[in-house]
Amino acid sequence: MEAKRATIKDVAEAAGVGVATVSRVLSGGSASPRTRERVLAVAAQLDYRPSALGRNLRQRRTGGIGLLVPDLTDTFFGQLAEGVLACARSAGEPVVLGSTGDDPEREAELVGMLLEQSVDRVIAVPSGGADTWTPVTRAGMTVVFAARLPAEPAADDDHGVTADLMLLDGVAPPSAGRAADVSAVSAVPAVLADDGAGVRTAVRYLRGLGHRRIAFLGGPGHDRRVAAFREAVGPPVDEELVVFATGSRDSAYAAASGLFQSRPDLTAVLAAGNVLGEAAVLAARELDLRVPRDVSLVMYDDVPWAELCSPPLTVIAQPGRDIGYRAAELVLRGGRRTRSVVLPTELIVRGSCGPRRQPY
Amino acid sequence: MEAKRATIKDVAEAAGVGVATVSRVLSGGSASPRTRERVLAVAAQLDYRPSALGRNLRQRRTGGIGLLVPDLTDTFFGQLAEGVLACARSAGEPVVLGSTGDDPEREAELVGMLLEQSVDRVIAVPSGGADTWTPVTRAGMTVVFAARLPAEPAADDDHGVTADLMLLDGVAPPSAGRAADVSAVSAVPAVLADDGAGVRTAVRYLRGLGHRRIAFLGGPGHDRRVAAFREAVGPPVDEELVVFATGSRDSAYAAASGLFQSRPDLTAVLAAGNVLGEAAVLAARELDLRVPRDVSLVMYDDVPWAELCSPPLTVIAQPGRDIGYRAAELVLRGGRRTRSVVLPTELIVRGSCGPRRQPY
DNA sequence: TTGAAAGCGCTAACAG
DNA sequence: CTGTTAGCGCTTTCAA
Repeated sequence: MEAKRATIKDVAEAAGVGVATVSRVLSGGSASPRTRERVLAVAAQLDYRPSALGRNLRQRRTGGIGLLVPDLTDTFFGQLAEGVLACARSAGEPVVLGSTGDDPEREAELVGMLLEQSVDRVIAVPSGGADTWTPVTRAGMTVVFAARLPAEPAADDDHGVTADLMLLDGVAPPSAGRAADVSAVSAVPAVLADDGAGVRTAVRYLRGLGHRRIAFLGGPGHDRRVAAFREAVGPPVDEELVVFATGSRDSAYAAASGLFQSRPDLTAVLAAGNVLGEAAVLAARELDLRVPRDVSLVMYDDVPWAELCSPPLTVIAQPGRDIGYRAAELVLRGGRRTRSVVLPTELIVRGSCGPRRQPY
Repeated sequence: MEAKRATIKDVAEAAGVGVATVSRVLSGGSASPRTRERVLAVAAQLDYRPSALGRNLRQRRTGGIGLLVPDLTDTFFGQLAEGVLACARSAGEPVVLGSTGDDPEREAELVGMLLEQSVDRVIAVPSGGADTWTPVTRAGMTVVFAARLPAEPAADDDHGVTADLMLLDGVAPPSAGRAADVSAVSAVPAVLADDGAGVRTAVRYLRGLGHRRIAFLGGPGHDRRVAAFREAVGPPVDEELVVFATGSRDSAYAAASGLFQSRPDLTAVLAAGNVLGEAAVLAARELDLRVPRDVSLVMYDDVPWAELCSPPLTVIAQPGRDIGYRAAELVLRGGRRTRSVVLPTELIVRGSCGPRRQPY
């Protein structure tokens, strides 16, 4: 039964025409009505499907688009992936998926795999920095960053805010006197949420409730968020209140728990991602801290379960699905003329924040 | 800068050897140390990467493995996908992803796309039934089902239980007097959780707490679970207490809400998936039903947020990641000699179930 | 309007 | 041990 798939040659023979004609007919070229009809009939009858392998090889074109995310277990990236998939499907493009685990090395390895597959358009939630991505774009790949930008090498002064403001205009920050490789990466188009505004709004909201000791709980790729946080609360910034986890749930929990224990005087936490928010809720409960009575909590990402918590979590919503969809549009357009896009965030107030109770 | 990638020919020329030699060296064939060294050096220097397109075309082999899931926004499928990805990566195989939205038509379309890409091995959480999948396997694709089996055409009497019991032995049910196409599909290997045992344990647990009016809240692909449920509670089965949603969150919410309203006498609910569990929690809260005081809740899938709810949700845990990983192993082994695998579930008792309070 | 033929990058015979 | 050659399935000149 193992019927091997019909090739264009089979169709040609069965229809009594040349392979070129079949190719033309199937790609909408010119052909006499009679021939066209016959070819179409035979093709359908044989259940013929042109091989993408053959076609791509011949046209030295890519097959499909690559998608690199840190972790599909994180609902936000699931949403993002759904967006990409939706757009790709309507464009008839296959999507090759890779999960980086926020590990730059693994990311690089996956990029290599995509290259090997002749996938030369990729949407990435980047883990690696310029050193990973500059070579990639230089190798001729069309890349679009989603939800994040590659980490910039630490700078002396804080440029984070500047970059953020410029991005608000829908333009990637120019390579203002930076190293060449950094400029190459910042020329890559990206689809981002307006992290700066989101964080600022959240911090302002918390301050409005009287909070002064606000902690930031971040993870990989949250540097734009932490930069905005620093700007919004400081200076001076209480550096002990800014902690980072590595991306795993364990690490997030450890960071949250450590934070609460080392600084019992904090009254509010901004968790920079839903996995971190999860950890914060868990750690708070474990330490018998009541939300929002003892500690107020704002979480980045409006995942479905945010509403299920008690109290329901106040969140900064970012449009994961849209980010993915737009990124796919950009990468499919492909031209150099694509500019970055910044999508709005929204503070959704639910029940996890309250007025400061503790006196300082 | 748009350097096109080096081909095997480039390497051959630069190394002063024939293309065949390069091919051999790179695929570990025999070659003199001197030649091998030079080829390797040149290849590295040119950053040569063999094109999977060329190779696959030549070997009329597949490129990678396909993965079809209903919805990446559902954490369980995210876990499953991570498992597949992990295995595929260690095997060096790319994964082409498709999201079916639990729509058999879309699923069929995606299968067609995979076929076109010459992806002839696929892992699917199936939405369509035998009519979708029989042609696929007959077309020579190696498919492994994950987490679900294709829906069987409704039978007069209830065979669900039988099938389930046989699967417990690690064997797909034989085509005992069924239509030919059904038998073709049941010959396909699958990696499943032991849904029957999971549901039975949960029902037994609820009954032990005194519950008699237990509802089942299901979605697409939960027919094995509902069959086990029917067996565990009945007969007679109160059919009004068995409701199904279509897969969207809205539909799940509507189903849950409708259930609670139409049957205020129910005292416990078994949600057959995490999206349904989410809906049940939401609907209960909306209707001012307290969990577990007014209604006890058991949810299928141990997603991270289950612990965050108040009270934390009692769940039937199934190993999503393992299911994906094992499925990938099976599909990579590929031989006909692969048998189905059933992984254990575990009832994790947390706080969402209590003794029946209401008198009947 | 159509067909023949030349490859795309690669591997597998088959000679040397 | 190594090079030459013949395609894999397809598109695309180039003639007819």
